[in-house]
Amino acid sequence: MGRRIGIKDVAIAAGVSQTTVSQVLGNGKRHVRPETRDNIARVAMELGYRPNAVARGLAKQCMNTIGIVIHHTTLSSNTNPTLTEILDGILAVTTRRQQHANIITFSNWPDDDGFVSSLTDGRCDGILLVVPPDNSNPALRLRQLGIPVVQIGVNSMDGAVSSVDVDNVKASESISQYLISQGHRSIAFYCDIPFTHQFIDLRLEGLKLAISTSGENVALHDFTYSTIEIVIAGIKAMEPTKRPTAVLCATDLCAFQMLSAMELENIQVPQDISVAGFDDIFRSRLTSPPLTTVKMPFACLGERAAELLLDHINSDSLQQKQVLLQFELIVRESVGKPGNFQGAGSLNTD
Amino acid sequence: MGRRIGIKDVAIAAGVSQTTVSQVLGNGKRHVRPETRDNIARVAMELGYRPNAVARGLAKQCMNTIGIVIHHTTLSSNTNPTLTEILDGILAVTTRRQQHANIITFSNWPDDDGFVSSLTDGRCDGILLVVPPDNSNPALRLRQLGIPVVQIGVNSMDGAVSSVDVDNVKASESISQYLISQGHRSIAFYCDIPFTHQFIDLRLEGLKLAISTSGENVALHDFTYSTIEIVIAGIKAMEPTKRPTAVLCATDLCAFQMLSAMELENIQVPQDISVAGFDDIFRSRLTSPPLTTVKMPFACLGERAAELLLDHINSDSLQQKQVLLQFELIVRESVGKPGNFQGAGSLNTD
DNA sequence: CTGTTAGCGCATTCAG
DNA sequence: CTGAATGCGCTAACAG
Repeated sequence: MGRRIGIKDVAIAAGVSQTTVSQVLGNGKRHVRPETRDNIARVAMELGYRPNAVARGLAKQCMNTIGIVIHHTTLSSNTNPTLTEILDGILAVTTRRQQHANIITFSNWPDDDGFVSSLTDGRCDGILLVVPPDNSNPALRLRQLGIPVVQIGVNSMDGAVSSVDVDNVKASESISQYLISQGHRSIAFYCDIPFTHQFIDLRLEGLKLAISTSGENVALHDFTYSTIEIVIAGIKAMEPTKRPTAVLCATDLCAFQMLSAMELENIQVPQDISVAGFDDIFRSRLTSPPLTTVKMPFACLGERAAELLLDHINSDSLQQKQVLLQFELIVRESVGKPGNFQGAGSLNTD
Repeated sequence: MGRRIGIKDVAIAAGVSQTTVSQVLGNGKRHVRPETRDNIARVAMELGYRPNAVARGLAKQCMNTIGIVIHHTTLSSNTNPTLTEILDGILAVTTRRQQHANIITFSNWPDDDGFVSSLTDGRCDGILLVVPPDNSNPALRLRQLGIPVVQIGVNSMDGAVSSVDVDNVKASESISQYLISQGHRSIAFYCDIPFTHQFIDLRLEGLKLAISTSGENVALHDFTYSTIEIVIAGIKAMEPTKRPTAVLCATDLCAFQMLSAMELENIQVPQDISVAGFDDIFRSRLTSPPLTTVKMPFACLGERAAELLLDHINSDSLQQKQVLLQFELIVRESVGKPGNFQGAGSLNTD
């Protein structure tokens, strides 16, 4: 088969110049006589002309594409449905606004120049960073190179790079206050995520804040970046009267780990110990008992971020924005009032 | 800030020609003196040169990108985790083979030329069709235009377009035989998916095949493309002794619908009626009772399809391939032996 | 209203 | 081992 039909072929066949064809087929703003216009459209159709987006992109310096950077190992739906929901929100917007979405995954977030280069190689007009970890966030470097960037799930404190997030401190304060209001005076914070993420620190901070402003004497046991085994062992090692009566978990997935461990240890939730999480992923209403948690608007995060990014791309204003979306406390059965577990629980039996 | 640094700037600064720079920086196969090479690399680094993938793509007619076409409304993890798993498999491969992934979503699968054009506009070197519906599958048209295509979740009977799938007839035959072996002699097939998908037909076909080869007298009640209400009403309307003792659902998600309906109707599963599904998504082991189903290797489907597509892109051979992957019967508690539900069940009480 | 000319940034013939 | 010239397919500034 011959060469692919280009704008030039159409121009020759229609007896006009390339420019005219370009203007007609590429919704240019030039005034073209209706009959010429129709003729070109007809000829293009007959010849089976299909425009080349790469050539157009090179000429216009714009590909109508955004890049979505996601940590690959956390995409898997079983592992982490939150990212899928965010992705869903993003895609809803790109689909609606006729933009293409380039998914860029990495096993680890490389902080090197090769990574940054690949994000600024012209394919993408802007970059969406989905829950980037603290320690290797290319956001700032990308901004310095002049490419529009929006972070999702990160609260850009210094305001240097646009971000869309939930106020994790407030969210954590909210559920922590609920725990305290239920009578808990010894609370553990648990997190088994091996990466350093801002939201983990913020959620711990919210718990601390709730404690300090409660006026009550509440003990806090910090098990951040621990394995479930360490937490169990740690609790067992405590003096029974000092053991936590509630565990606030950094995410629902962590909470599931905790619920499973409790079941293995024959500890009743919430009679013996209360468990709470963050995110309100679908599974959280299916656990037994159903999980008390904070609902995060993941799809909205994705949508707002995508909208914001497209605005940045179109306006090219350097004004960065920090967007905070609403969370919602979801009260279910995994949190109760502290029972008489302390000092009598099955933790002593082995 | 000035113009973006190009290969030309590097060439001038290094005192060599553009060609040489192109060869050095674009891993060309030309022999270049090591010192020249080093010098160019150093200068490029100093100038902060970042290659332009679009320009390269235009020149090489290859973007190192594959397009992934997915029905958007079915991507959502809660709605349908299967697609996420497939996507996961695809991304594992693209990441490993240094390819970019362009997600192309549509609210509906448009069958028009605009859609096909957008898939062949040069951005993507090949297209992956993720579970395309029967009635508007652009696969053939894309092949005719000469672009590499692989379908996932479709068994390309005529062999015109490469595909990766599970043998749905065999899979269905397998679980159907299990149902029959448990003693079921009246089986319903249920499906609430509003789209016409090949796998639905094939799964129904597998059930029919299992029945006809069983040598037993098994009644089949077909509720394809029905709502759950219609099914329940339909069963209620049957003569009690003829009611199905087992329902084979087209997907696990359909099975969940069925389980919920059964619960509402106070029908015990599996004592009164057995329920089985297809897919073995994560939630299937969490239902009560846990669901008997057929495990589909979604991630593998994605991986194999991506590998196959990349092979097609690289070899450019026109030889299309049909790949079938292994399924696995997963026996859990939602299927039992037929009880004495017929004629005495709570269906009669209202 | 339309055509001519000159790039967009890089890869690849050909010559040396 | 290296350079000059041409083109990928399309858009845009400049002339009519």
